[in-house]
Amino acid sequence: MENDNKETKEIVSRNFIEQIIDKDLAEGHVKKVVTRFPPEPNGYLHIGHAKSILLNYGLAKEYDGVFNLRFDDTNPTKEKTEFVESIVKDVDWLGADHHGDVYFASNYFQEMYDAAVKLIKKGKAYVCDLSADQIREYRGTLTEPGKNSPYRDRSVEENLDLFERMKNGEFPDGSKVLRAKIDMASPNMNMRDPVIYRVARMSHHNTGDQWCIYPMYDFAHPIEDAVEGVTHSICTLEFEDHRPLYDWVVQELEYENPPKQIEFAKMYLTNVITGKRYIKRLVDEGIVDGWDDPRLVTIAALRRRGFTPESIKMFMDLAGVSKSQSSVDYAMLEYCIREDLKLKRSRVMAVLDPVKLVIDNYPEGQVEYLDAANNQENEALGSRKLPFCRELYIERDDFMEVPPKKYFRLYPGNEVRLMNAYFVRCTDFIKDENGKVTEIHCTYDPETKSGSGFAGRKVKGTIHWVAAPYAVKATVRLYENLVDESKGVYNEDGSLNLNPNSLTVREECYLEPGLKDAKGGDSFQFVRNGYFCVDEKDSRPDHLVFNRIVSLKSSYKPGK
RNA sequence: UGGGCUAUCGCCAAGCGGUAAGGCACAGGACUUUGACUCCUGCAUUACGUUGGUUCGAAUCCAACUAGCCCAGCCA
Repeated sequence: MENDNKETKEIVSRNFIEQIIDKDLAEGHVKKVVTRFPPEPNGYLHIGHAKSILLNYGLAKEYDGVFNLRFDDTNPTKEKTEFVESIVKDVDWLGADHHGDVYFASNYFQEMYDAAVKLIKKGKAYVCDLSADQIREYRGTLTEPGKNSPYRDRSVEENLDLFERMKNGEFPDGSKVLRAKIDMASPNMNMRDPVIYRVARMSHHNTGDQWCIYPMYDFAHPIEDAVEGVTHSICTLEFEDHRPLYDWVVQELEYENPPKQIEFAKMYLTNVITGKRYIKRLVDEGIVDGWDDPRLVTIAALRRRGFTPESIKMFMDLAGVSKSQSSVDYAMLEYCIREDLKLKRSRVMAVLDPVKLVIDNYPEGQVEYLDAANNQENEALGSRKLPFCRELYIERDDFMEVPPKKYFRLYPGNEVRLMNAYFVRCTDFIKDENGKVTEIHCTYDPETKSGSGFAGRKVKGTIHWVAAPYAVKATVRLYENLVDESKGVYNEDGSLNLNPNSLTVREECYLEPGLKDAKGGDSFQFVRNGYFCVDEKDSRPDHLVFNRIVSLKSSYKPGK
């Protein structure tokens, strides 16, 4: 009974947006939920957008409603077709089904124009000749009220005439604007007669040169939502102050089922750079290798790095939705990708920092093929054959000349298991003049073959290996977060405190022979070293490049 | 010095007047063909920004404070 209550409680727990929607549905003013993701096509999407996409899509799906993808392209100075393409790709990749449709605010320009005319006719909008500077002066400050524009009381007829002539291109850019007539003394700056249309002779990516006047966000957005029948217009916190204006617009325009704006807190992640402005700077200054550099958290970068849409969805579900400004621990994202890949990917052996291991009692020239399960927890992934011979590569840190306490791996005299193969006992090692170990010698025990059921004795350590003559050579890139938050994200001068070790490249790594056929986007668990994904951009047919998606956790602490 | 919003464990986050969910992280332990995974255990013992008040009873209601974020684009 107690368990039942607990489970019920978990299922019933709803975030604040769901609670609002539940109420709207219950009260009957909403019948079918319609949400939307409305990006401006002026750049690449990042993980913050992913939250909005998955939230809006998730809600539509949960309530058996509709999710729209709509470009908020009302300012042609910043928008490009290139960006709409990348955004559609990212939204699709995340699995947010927009039923194949892509909407554009610019397709509603005529309706918006008509809406503006309606406002003018109602005496709720006027053409203003003040310059941008003058408008700013007249607006007042945060603590002082603004004052009315001298053009505020033009007649409806004059406004209608002027606005039409604005549309017809009779006035130069910036010379006139259309303003909503609200309240210049409002404590909310957005209500002080906001500009709703400006003159700008600019070629638009969608409408070309058809228009020389463009609506402002605050006027256009509520119309876009209303036209599409959006019921819940979900945006981020900084638009909270705009809600009264949003409501004013839908009310004055007399829409029958006006959409409702709901705000939630943006997603911030620790130890990475979010924020378009900074990402752009990193790209421009060549600090990162483009907008899809795997150290970035753009959707494209996450995809290239090897994150899955499922892991990002899981992350958003775990992080939750609220109105309190917060920064989610990057470790939570790492948890999600490990959790998602754990049962989906093969566990393979790759030696990232190789040292040669010679099995002195294994016949020279002999090869045998050993069975290895691809993933012991998921039999559906099958198994593979691994060549085994006298000379192998093992991980450099899997051998120590003088082992610390609780070190279970190879050291003189110790016996370990070679994963999927035999027990080997270290007999000798060779160092070069610098004291660096160049070769380790051991003997194997044929009775201990993997899968033979040998139970004669146990070993504490198991290490991974690859057969030297058959190994595939590859490059592996290891990443750390771009920012070390313990030192503060920003320096005193406002510059970013970047982590100089955010990228480590290992040129000579040895992989199991089977991996030579891997293709861009394929990912694997490299035992002990983490999850890796074949880089689509930099891999060549004869040489693969792997990006580390995430490392594995380890409770082994060297030197303790 | 105006307005809006927020404040519950290191990080997210439930809670909506009846006596502090959950996850991540962390720390112990068991298990293990890698020290991963899995599984146990611990992790806000009048404490929910602070201080008062209302109440039999408050994280939840009221008041006053404090701190943080946002707003003065013809950007979105």
